Amino acid sequence: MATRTDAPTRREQILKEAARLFAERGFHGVGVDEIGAAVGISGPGLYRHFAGKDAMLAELLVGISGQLLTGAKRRLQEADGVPAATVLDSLIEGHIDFALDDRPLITLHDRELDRLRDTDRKLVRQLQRQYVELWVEVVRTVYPGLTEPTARSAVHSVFGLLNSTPHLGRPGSLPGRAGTAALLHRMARGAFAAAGA
Amino acid sequence: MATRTDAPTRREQILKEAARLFAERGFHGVGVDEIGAAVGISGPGLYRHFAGKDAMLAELLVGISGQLLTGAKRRLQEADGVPAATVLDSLIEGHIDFALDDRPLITLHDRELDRLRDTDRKLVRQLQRQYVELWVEVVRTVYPGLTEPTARSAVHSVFGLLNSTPHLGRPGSLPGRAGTAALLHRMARGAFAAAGA
DNA sequence: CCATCAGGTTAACGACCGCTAACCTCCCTG
DNA sequence: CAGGGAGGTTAGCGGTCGTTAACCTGATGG
Repeated sequence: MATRTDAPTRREQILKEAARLFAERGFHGVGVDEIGAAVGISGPGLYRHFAGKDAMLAELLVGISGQLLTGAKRRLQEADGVPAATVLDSLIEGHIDFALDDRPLITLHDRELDRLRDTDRKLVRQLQRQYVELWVEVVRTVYPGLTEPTARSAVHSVFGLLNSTPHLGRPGSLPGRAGTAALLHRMARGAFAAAGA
Repeated sequence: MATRTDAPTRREQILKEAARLFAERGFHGVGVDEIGAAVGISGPGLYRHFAGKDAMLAELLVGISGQLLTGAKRRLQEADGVPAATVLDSLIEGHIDFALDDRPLITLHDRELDRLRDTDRKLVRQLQRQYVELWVEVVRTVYPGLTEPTARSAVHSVFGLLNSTPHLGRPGSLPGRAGTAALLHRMARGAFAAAGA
């Protein structure tokens, strides 16, 4: 967990604000002038940092998918010899952290994929598919009774459960971050267990 | 279950195609010409049936929320004296039926709410809130250990799980409709049980 | 000390989009 | 057999949006 201490670059500011706005009002519902205004510059100034509005969305979505996949691979690698159920817990924990800390990105991730150019969309889909398959393998190790299509459906459903964080009331709702994370974790485990029965 | 046998009206055709297109490409990503073309008329002909593009979305979202709430109320009413766990099963079953049979509507339901005019949005939110509160009451009866905020979070999360149907591969993926419904039902029950522990 | 360049600015263009206007054509009914 | 309304059509207006062009400015390094 190499925490950043230096100030965010302008590019990063733009991406962050664009993610928030895209998540709030949809890709087509946000104008470049608004994105510019959100970082204190106005409209066409953005073109000094990005080739266009599409490029911002592409960078966001590729970044998310890559980050999720990289984190999951790292977790699998670190867990060598530990029980598969523990590995699954680690995957769940990682996904929850992401869903709680980057809600706009989680929202974009499954909502604006179709606004991408063909080449970018294929890349994102490939990263997403790898991420899913990695989960499916672990789940099937823990619950050998599951067929592969059933396991895949179960994984997608649990993603739906974990990605519900944007609907869970604004941060500072009652259970607090730790409580929410624990609740989601329990429910995900319970859902998988029920699927495997 | 009063099954319709008569042909759909033009209004209904338009709503159905609009729902599909909105779900696929987002409200702002679809033009009125496309919606018209999808039902064989072109562009401004739609204005013989709807006041505008906004009105189509409003009617769709109000219809969805109302239908979900009405169905849930009916299920609660029919179940008098039966155990709360059975009532919860009935709610889950109803939601799954809707999620499996009207995927585009489920997608719209939590995605395009913010594109509505203030008055319509408030109405839809009120219907949604009633629906959630109804679930929360039943869930807390089955699992009395849950605080109200925790139960509400659990309900939202299970909605996320059930509403994942659009990601579950196109209809005709392997487990078939009945198998998918059964899987989702088991997982929802397992998730609630884990939340209540 | 001047050249360069990163990073802004405003003006404006072209495309698109929602919607209205004006008109046409059946079909039904008195 | 008028005639009127339901349900289409095409043309076009007004506004918005993404993008480009042209220009400006302050820091930086040889």
